[in-house]
Amino acid sequence: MTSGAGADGPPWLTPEEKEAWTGLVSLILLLPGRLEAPLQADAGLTLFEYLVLSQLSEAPGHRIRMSELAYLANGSLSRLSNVAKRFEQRGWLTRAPDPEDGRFTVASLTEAGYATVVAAAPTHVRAVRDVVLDHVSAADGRALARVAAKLRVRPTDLARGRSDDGG
Amino acid sequence: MTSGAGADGPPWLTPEEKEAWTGLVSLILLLPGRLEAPLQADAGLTLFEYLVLSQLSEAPGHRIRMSELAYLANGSLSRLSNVAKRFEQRGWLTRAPDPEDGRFTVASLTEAGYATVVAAAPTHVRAVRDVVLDHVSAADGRALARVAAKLRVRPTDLARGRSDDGG
DNA sequence: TAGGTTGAGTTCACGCATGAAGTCAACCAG
DNA sequence: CTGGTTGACTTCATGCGTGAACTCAACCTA
Repeated sequence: MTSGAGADGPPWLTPEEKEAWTGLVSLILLLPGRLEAPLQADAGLTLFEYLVLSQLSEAPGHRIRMSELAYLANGSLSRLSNVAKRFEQRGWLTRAPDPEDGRFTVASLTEAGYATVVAAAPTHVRAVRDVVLDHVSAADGRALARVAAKLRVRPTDLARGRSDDGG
Repeated sequence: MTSGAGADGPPWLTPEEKEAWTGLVSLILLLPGRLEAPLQADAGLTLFEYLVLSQLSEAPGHRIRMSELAYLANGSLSRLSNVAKRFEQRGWLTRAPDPEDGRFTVASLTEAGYATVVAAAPTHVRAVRDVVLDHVSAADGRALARVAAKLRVRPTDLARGRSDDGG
Protein backbone atom coordinates (compact mmCIF):
# COMPACT_ATOMS: atom_id res chain seq x y z
CA MET A 1 0.00 0.00 0.00
CA THR A 2 2.81 2.42 0.68
CA SER A 3 4.43 4.28 -2.17
CA GLY A 4 8.00 3.76 -1.28
CA ALA A 5 8.73 6.65 1.03
CA GLY A 6 9.69 4.34 3.85
CA ALA A 7 8.12 1.54 5.79
CA ASP A 8 5.39 3.75 7.18
CA GLY A 9 4.39 5.70 4.10
CA PRO A 10 4.32 9.46 3.82
CA PRO A 11 2.61 11.58 6.44
CA TRP A 12 -0.38 12.15 4.23
CA LEU A 13 -2.90 9.97 2.45
CA THR A 14 -3.03 9.19 -1.23
CA PRO A 15 -6.36 9.86 -2.96
CA GLU A 16 -7.22 6.16 -2.85
CA GLU A 17 -6.33 5.94 0.80
CA LYS A 18 -8.28 9.04 1.59
CA GLU A 19 -11.33 7.67 -0.14
CA ALA A 20 -11.13 4.45 1.84
CA TRP A 21 -10.60 6.38 5.04
CA THR A 22 -13.42 8.79 4.37
CA GLY A 23 -15.76 5.89 3.78
CA LEU A 24 -14.66 4.08 6.88
CA VAL A 25 -14.91 7.10 9.12
CA SER A 26 -18.42 7.83 7.94
CA LEU A 27 -19.33 4.24 8.80
CA ILE A 28 -17.93 4.36 12.28
CA LEU A 29 -19.35 7.77 13.08
CA LEU A 30 -22.81 7.41 11.59
CA LEU A 31 -23.75 3.77 11.83
CA PRO A 32 -23.78 3.39 15.60
CA GLY A 33 -26.51 5.96 15.98
CA ARG A 34 -28.52 4.54 13.12
CA LEU A 35 -28.30 1.01 14.41
CA GLU A 36 -28.93 1.92 18.00
CA ALA A 37 -31.91 4.22 17.62
CA PRO A 38 -34.48 1.45 17.06
CA LEU A 39 -33.11 -0.55 19.96
CA GLN A 40 -33.25 2.47 22.20
CA ALA A 41 -36.79 3.30 21.18
CA ASP A 42 -38.16 -0.24 21.43
CA ALA A 43 -36.13 -1.81 24.21
CA GLY A 44 -34.14 0.94 25.89
CA LEU A 45 -30.91 -0.79 24.97
CA THR A 46 -27.66 0.47 23.54
CA LEU A 47 -26.08 -1.55 20.76
CA PHE A 48 -23.39 -2.77 23.11
CA GLU A 49 -25.96 -3.74 25.71
CA TYR A 50 -27.86 -5.72 23.12
CA LEU A 51 -24.72 -7.53 22.08
CA VAL A 52 -24.02 -8.46 25.69
CA LEU A 53 -27.48 -9.95 26.10
CA SER A 54 -27.31 -11.60 22.71
CA GLN A 55 -23.98 -13.28 23.38
CA LEU A 56 -25.22 -14.53 26.72
CA SER A 57 -28.37 -15.90 25.16
CA GLU A 58 -26.33 -17.88 22.66
CA ALA A 59 -23.89 -19.29 25.18
CA PRO A 60 -24.25 -22.75 26.76
CA GLY A 61 -26.16 -22.35 30.00
CA HIS A 62 -26.56 -18.66 29.25
CA ARG A 63 -23.34 -18.14 31.17
CA ILE A 64 -20.06 -16.56 30.13
CA ARG A 65 -17.06 -15.26 32.00
CA MET A 66 -16.94 -11.48 32.11
CA SER A 67 -13.68 -11.22 30.22
CA GLU A 68 -14.87 -13.59 27.50
CA LEU A 69 -18.15 -11.72 27.28
CA ALA A 70 -16.39 -8.39 26.92
CA TYR A 71 -14.35 -9.86 24.09
CA LEU A 72 -17.39 -11.30 22.33
CA ALA A 73 -19.34 -8.07 22.66
CA ASN A 74 -16.46 -5.96 21.39
CA GLY A 75 -16.04 -3.90 24.51
CA SER A 76 -13.62 -3.32 27.34
CA LEU A 77 -13.96 -5.11 30.62
CA SER A 78 -14.64 -1.79 32.27
CA ARG A 79 -17.46 -1.04 29.90
CA LEU A 80 -18.96 -4.46 30.42
CA SER A 81 -18.68 -4.14 34.17
CA ASN A 82 -20.73 -0.97 34.11
CA VAL A 83 -23.34 -2.57 31.89
CA ALA A 84 -23.44 -5.69 34.06
CA LYS A 85 -24.12 -3.58 37.11
CA ARG A 86 -27.07 -1.91 35.40
CA PHE A 87 -28.35 -5.26 34.17
CA GLU A 88 -28.09 -6.76 37.63
CA GLN A 89 -30.16 -3.90 39.00
CA ARG A 90 -32.78 -4.62 36.35
CA GLY A 91 -32.72 -8.30 37.20
CA TRP A 92 -31.43 -9.31 33.79
CA LEU A 93 -28.28 -11.05 34.91
CA THR A 94 -26.40 -12.27 37.94
CA ARG A 95 -22.69 -12.45 38.62
CA ALA A 96 -20.81 -15.00 40.67
CA PRO A 97 -17.18 -16.04 41.03
CA ASP A 98 -16.23 -18.94 38.78
CA PRO A 99 -16.19 -22.06 41.00
CA GLU A 100 -13.29 -23.41 38.98
CA ASP A 101 -11.17 -20.30 39.43
CA GLY A 102 -12.17 -17.53 41.77
CA ARG A 103 -10.32 -14.97 39.72
CA PHE A 104 -12.98 -15.15 37.05
CA THR A 105 -16.53 -13.87 37.33
CA VAL A 106 -19.29 -15.66 35.48
CA ALA A 107 -22.22 -13.62 34.21
CA SER A 108 -25.49 -15.52 33.91
CA LEU A 109 -28.57 -14.40 32.04
CA THR A 110 -31.79 -14.55 34.04
CA GLU A 111 -35.18 -15.49 32.63
CA ALA A 112 -36.10 -11.82 32.56
CA GLY A 113 -32.87 -11.05 30.72
CA TYR A 114 -33.53 -13.78 28.20
CA ALA A 115 -37.05 -12.51 27.65
CA THR A 116 -35.63 -9.05 27.07
CA VAL A 117 -33.22 -10.11 24.39
CA VAL A 118 -35.81 -12.30 22.68
CA ALA A 119 -38.16 -9.34 22.59
CA ALA A 120 -35.48 -7.01 21.27
CA ALA A 121 -34.03 -9.32 18.63
CA PRO A 122 -36.57 -8.66 15.87
CA THR A 123 -36.10 -4.93 16.26
CA HIS A 124 -32.37 -5.37 16.05
CA VAL A 125 -32.49 -7.65 13.01
CA ARG A 126 -34.78 -5.26 11.24
CA ALA A 127 -32.44 -2.38 11.94
CA VAL A 128 -29.45 -4.33 10.64
CA ARG A 129 -31.35 -5.11 7.47
CA ASP A 130 -32.78 -1.64 7.00
CA VAL A 131 -29.53 0.17 7.63
CA VAL A 132 -26.97 -2.24 6.24
CA LEU A 133 -27.84 -5.55 4.67
CA ASP A 134 -30.54 -4.33 2.34
CA HIS A 135 -28.10 -1.87 0.79
CA VAL A 136 -25.07 -4.04 0.14
CA SER A 137 -24.38 -7.03 -2.08
CA ALA A 138 -23.28 -10.43 -0.89
CA ALA A 139 -19.77 -9.58 -2.08
CA ASP A 140 -19.88 -6.39 -0.03
CA GLY A 141 -20.89 -8.42 2.98
CA ARG A 142 -17.96 -10.74 2.50
CA ALA A 143 -15.67 -7.74 2.12
CA LEU A 144 -16.89 -6.37 5.43
CA ALA A 145 -16.24 -9.64 7.18
CA ARG A 146 -12.82 -9.89 5.55
CA VAL A 147 -11.76 -6.36 6.44
CA ALA A 148 -13.03 -6.74 9.98
CA ALA A 149 -11.06 -9.94 10.37
CA LYS A 150 -7.91 -8.21 9.18
CA LEU A 151 -8.44 -5.29 11.51
CA ARG A 152 -9.70 -7.33 14.41
CA VAL A 153 -8.20 -5.24 17.12
CA ARG A 154 -9.33 -6.16 20.55
CA PRO A 155 -9.28 -3.95 23.62
CA THR A 156 -5.85 -3.94 25.21
CA ASP A 157 -7.70 -4.69 28.43
CA LEU A 158 -8.03 -8.31 27.45
CA ALA A 159 -5.97 -8.93 24.35
CA ARG A 160 -4.07 -11.40 26.46
CA GLY A 161 -5.41 -14.70 27.79
CA ARG A 162 -6.74 -15.36 24.31
CA SER A 163 -3.95 -16.41 22.03
CA ASP A 164 -5.73 -15.98 18.72
CA ASP A 165 -9.08 -15.83 17.00
CA GLY A 166 -8.93 -18.83 14.83
CA GLY A 167 -10.69 -16.57 12.38
CA MET B 1 -29.62 -10.99 -0.05
CA THR B 2 -32.97 -12.18 1.33
CA SER B 3 -34.02 -15.77 0.92
CA GLY B 4 -37.47 -15.21 -0.40
CA ALA B 5 -39.49 -14.99 2.79
CA GLY B 6 -40.85 -11.58 1.91
CA ALA B 7 -39.58 -8.14 1.09
CA ASP B 8 -37.91 -7.71 4.46
CA GLY B 9 -36.38 -11.10 4.95
CA PRO B 10 -36.89 -13.32 7.96
CA PRO B 11 -36.50 -11.98 11.49
CA TRP B 12 -33.10 -13.58 11.86
CA LEU B 13 -29.82 -13.44 10.00
CA THR B 14 -28.43 -16.07 7.67
CA PRO B 15 -24.89 -17.28 8.44
CA GLU B 16 -23.47 -15.06 5.70
CA GLU B 17 -25.41 -12.07 6.94
CA LYS B 18 -24.39 -12.74 10.49
CA GLU B 19 -20.76 -12.90 9.48
CA ALA B 20 -20.98 -9.58 7.68
CA TRP B 21 -22.82 -8.04 10.60
CA THR B 22 -20.38 -9.40 13.16
CA GLY B 23 -17.53 -7.91 11.20
CA LEU B 24 -19.19 -4.57 10.80
CA VAL B 25 -20.17 -4.29 14.43
CA SER B 26 -16.65 -5.04 15.56
CA LEU B 27 -15.44 -2.26 13.28
CA ILE B 28 -17.85 0.31 14.56
CA LEU B 29 -17.36 -0.58 18.21
CA LEU B 30 -13.61 -1.04 18.29
CA LEU B 31 -12.16 1.28 15.67
CA PRO B 32 -13.24 4.61 17.12
CA GLY B 33 -11.24 4.04 20.28
CA ARG B 34 -8.24 2.78 18.39
CA LEU B 35 -8.22 5.68 16.00
CA GLU B 36 -8.91 8.27 18.63
CA ALA B 37 -6.40 7.24 21.28
CA PRO B 38 -3.34 8.70 19.52
CA LEU B 39 -5.17 11.94 18.78
CA GLN B 40 -6.25 12.21 22.39
CA ALA B 41 -2.77 11.54 23.68
CA ASP B 42 -0.96 13.87 21.30
CA ALA B 43 -3.43 16.65 20.68
CA GLY B 44 -6.28 16.23 23.13
CA LEU B 45 -8.72 15.84 20.27
CA THR B 46 -11.55 13.42 19.63
CA LEU B 47 -11.82 11.91 16.17
CA PHE B 48 -14.84 14.04 15.43
CA GLU B 49 -13.07 17.17 16.64
CA TYR B 50 -10.14 16.40 14.38
CA LEU B 51 -12.46 15.96 11.42
CA VAL B 52 -14.05 19.32 12.13
CA LEU B 53 -10.69 21.06 12.16
CA SER B 54 -9.52 19.10 9.14
CA GLN B 55 -12.55 19.99 7.05
CA LEU B 56 -12.20 23.64 7.96
CA SER B 57 -8.52 23.61 7.06
CA GLU B 58 -9.31 22.24 3.61
CA ALA B 59 -12.15 24.67 2.89
CA PRO B 60 -11.70 27.86 0.86
CA GLY B 61 -10.94 30.66 3.29
CA HIS B 62 -11.00 28.15 6.13
CA ARG B 63 -14.69 28.92 6.47
CA ILE B 64 -17.72 26.64 6.30
CA ARG B 65 -21.33 26.99 7.32
CA MET B 66 -22.12 25.05 10.45
CA SER B 67 -24.65 22.78 8.78
CA GLU B 68 -22.29 22.02 5.92
CA LEU B 69 -19.48 21.38 8.36
CA ALA B 70 -21.59 19.00 10.40
CA TYR B 71 -22.38 17.10 7.24
CA LEU B 72 -18.75 16.93 6.16
CA ALA B 73 -17.58 15.81 9.57
CA ASN B 74 -20.27 13.13 9.84
CA GLY B 75 -21.97 14.54 12.88
CA SER B 76 -25.20 16.19 13.93
CA LEU B 77 -25.57 19.91 14.10
CA SER B 78 -26.02 19.63 17.84
CA ARG B 79 -22.79 17.73 18.23
CA LEU B 80 -20.95 20.26 16.10
CA SER B 81 -22.42 23.15 18.03
CA ASN B 82 -21.02 21.77 21.27
CA VAL B 83 -17.63 21.22 19.70
CA ALA B 84 -17.65 24.70 18.15
CA LYS B 85 -18.32 26.22 21.54
CA ARG B 86 -15.33 24.42 23.03
CA PHE B 87 -13.16 25.40 20.08
CA GLU B 88 -14.20 29.01 20.37
CA GLN B 89 -13.19 29.01 24.01
CA ARG B 90 -9.80 27.65 22.99
CA GLY B 91 -9.49 30.30 20.33
CA TRP B 92 -9.46 27.79 17.49
CA LEU B 93 -12.45 29.10 15.60
CA THR B 94 -14.92 31.92 15.45
CA ARG B 95 -18.57 31.94 14.48
CA ALA B 96 -20.51 34.67 12.76
CA PRO B 97 -23.83 34.93 10.95
CA ASP B 98 -23.54 34.44 7.22
CA PRO B 99 -23.71 37.94 5.66
CA GLU B 100 -25.58 36.49 2.71
CA ASP B 101 -28.23 34.86 4.85
CA GLY B 102 -28.48 35.50 8.55
CA ARG B 103 -30.05 32.11 9.16
CA PHE B 104 -26.72 30.44 8.56
CA THR B 105 -23.70 30.57 10.81
CA VAL B 106 -20.24 30.47 9.32
CA ALA B 107 -17.46 28.85 11.30
CA SER B 108 -13.96 30.18 10.58
CA LEU B 109 -10.71 28.54 11.57
CA THR B 110 -8.28 30.84 13.37
CA GLU B 111 -4.52 30.76 12.99
CA ALA B 112 -4.26 28.90 16.27
CA GLY B 113 -6.85 26.42 15.05
CA TYR B 114 -4.99 25.90 11.82
CA ALA B 115 -1.75 25.36 13.70
CA THR B 116 -3.51 22.79 15.86
CA VAL B 117 -4.76 20.71 12.97
CA VAL B 118 -1.44 20.93 11.17
CA ALA B 119 0.28 19.67 14.29
CA ALA B 120 -2.24 16.88 14.79
CA ALA B 121 -2.36 15.67 11.19
CA PRO B 122 0.74 13.47 11.24
CA THR B 123 -0.47 11.72 14.36
CA HIS B 124 -3.81 11.14 12.75
CA VAL B 125 -2.37 9.86 9.49
CA ARG B 126 -0.09 7.51 11.34
CA ALA B 127 -3.01 6.15 13.34
CA VAL B 128 -5.05 5.60 10.20
CA ARG B 129 -2.15 3.71 8.65
CA ASP B 130 -1.29 1.73 11.74
CA VAL B 131 -4.83 0.73 12.54
CA VAL B 132 -6.38 0.40 9.11
CA LEU B 133 -4.49 1.01 5.90
CA ASP B 134 -1.46 -1.11 6.65
CA HIS B 135 -3.68 -4.12 7.22
CA VAL B 136 -5.94 -4.05 4.20
CA SER B 137 -5.36 -4.43 0.47
CA ALA B 138 -6.18 -1.83 -2.14
CA ALA B 139 -9.22 -3.88 -3.06
CA ASP B 140 -10.32 -3.86 0.56
CA GLY B 141 -9.96 -0.10 0.61
CA ARG B 142 -12.12 0.21 -2.47
CA ALA B 143 -14.67 -2.10 -0.87
CA LEU B 144 -14.79 0.13 2.19
CA ALA B 145 -15.39 3.21 0.09
CA ARG B 146 -18.02 1.39 -1.93
CA VAL B 147 -19.92 0.07 1.07
CA ALA B 148 -19.76 3.43 2.81
CA ALA B 149 -21.16 5.11 -0.29
CA LYS B 150 -24.03 2.64 -0.38
CA LEU B 151 -24.79 3.11 3.30
CA ARG B 152 -24.17 6.84 3.34
CA VAL B 153 -26.79 7.73 5.88
CA ARG B 154 -26.64 11.29 7.05
CA PRO B 155 -28.02 12.67 10.30
CA THR B 156 -31.73 13.41 9.98
CA ASP B 157 -30.83 16.78 11.43
CA LEU B 158 -29.56 17.94 8.12
CA ALA B 159 -30.42 15.39 5.51
CA ARG B 160 -32.40 18.14 3.89
CA GLY B 161 -30.99 21.21 2.25
CA ARG B 162 -28.59 18.95 0.46
CA SER B 163 -30.31 17.21 -2.38
CA ASP B 164 -27.74 14.51 -3.02
CA ASP B 165 -24.15 13.51 -2.58
CA GLY B 166 -22.98 13.29 -6.11
CA GLY B 167 -21.03 10.30 -4.79
C1' DT C 1 3.78 -19.54 55.59
C1' DA C 2 5.20 -14.95 53.95
C1' DG C 3 6.09 -11.82 50.30
C1' DG C 4 5.70 -10.75 45.56
C1' DT C 5 3.55 -11.05 40.96
C1' DT C 6 -0.02 -11.52 37.65
C1' DG C 7 -4.26 -10.66 35.93
C1' DA C 8 -9.65 -10.37 36.46
C1' DG C 9 -12.97 -7.38 37.82
C1' DT C 10 -14.79 -2.99 39.98
C1' DT C 11 -15.23 1.79 40.94
C1' DC C 12 -15.45 6.68 40.16
C1' DA C 13 -14.42 11.34 38.47
C1' DC C 14 -14.53 13.42 34.29
C1' DG C 15 -15.93 14.49 29.62
C1' DC C 16 -18.56 13.86 25.64
C1' DA C 17 -23.01 12.72 22.89
C1' DT C 18 -27.86 12.92 22.68
C1' DG C 19 -32.16 14.95 21.70
C1' DA C 20 -35.91 17.76 23.07
C1' DA C 21 -37.01 22.43 23.74
C1' DG C 22 -35.91 26.95 22.81
C1' DT C 23 -34.19 31.18 19.93
C1' DC C 24 -33.83 33.65 15.91
C1' DA C 25 -33.66 35.02 10.84
C1' DA C 26 -35.88 34.76 6.54
C1' DC C 27 -39.70 33.97 3.96
C1' DC C 28 -44.74 33.66 2.81
C1' DA C 29 -49.76 34.64 2.75
C1' DG C 30 -53.08 37.91 3.28
C1' DC D 1 -46.56 44.89 7.93
C1' DT D 2 -48.75 41.18 10.61
C1' DG D 3 -48.97 36.59 11.85
C1' DG D 4 -47.42 32.13 10.77
C1' DT D 5 -44.07 28.82 9.05
C1' DT D 6 -39.68 26.91 7.99
C1' DG D 7 -35.29 25.73 9.12
C1' DA D 8 -30.53 26.80 11.19
C1' DC D 9 -28.49 26.88 15.35
C1' DT D 10 -28.00 26.67 20.53
C1' DT D 11 -28.76 25.07 25.10
C1' DC D 12 -29.01 21.83 28.79
C1' DA D 13 -30.34 17.73 31.56
C1' DT D 14 -29.43 13.07 31.30
C1' DG D 15 -26.80 9.04 30.56
C1' DC D 16 -23.04 6.50 28.85
C1' DG D 17 -17.82 5.54 28.04
C1' DT D 18 -13.08 6.06 29.52
C1' DG D 19 -9.16 5.04 32.03
C1' DA D 20 -6.61 5.21 36.20
C1' DA D 21 -6.61 3.48 40.73
C1' DC D 22 -8.16 -0.06 43.43
C1' DT D 23 -9.48 -4.89 45.35
C1' DC D 24 -8.94 -9.55 45.29
C1' DA D 25 -7.81 -14.50 43.95
C1' DA D 26 -4.43 -17.57 42.40
C1' DC D 27 0.07 -18.63 41.67
C1' DC D 28 5.20 -18.54 42.45
C1' DT D 29 9.36 -18.64 45.14
C1' DA D 30 11.97 -19.54 49.04
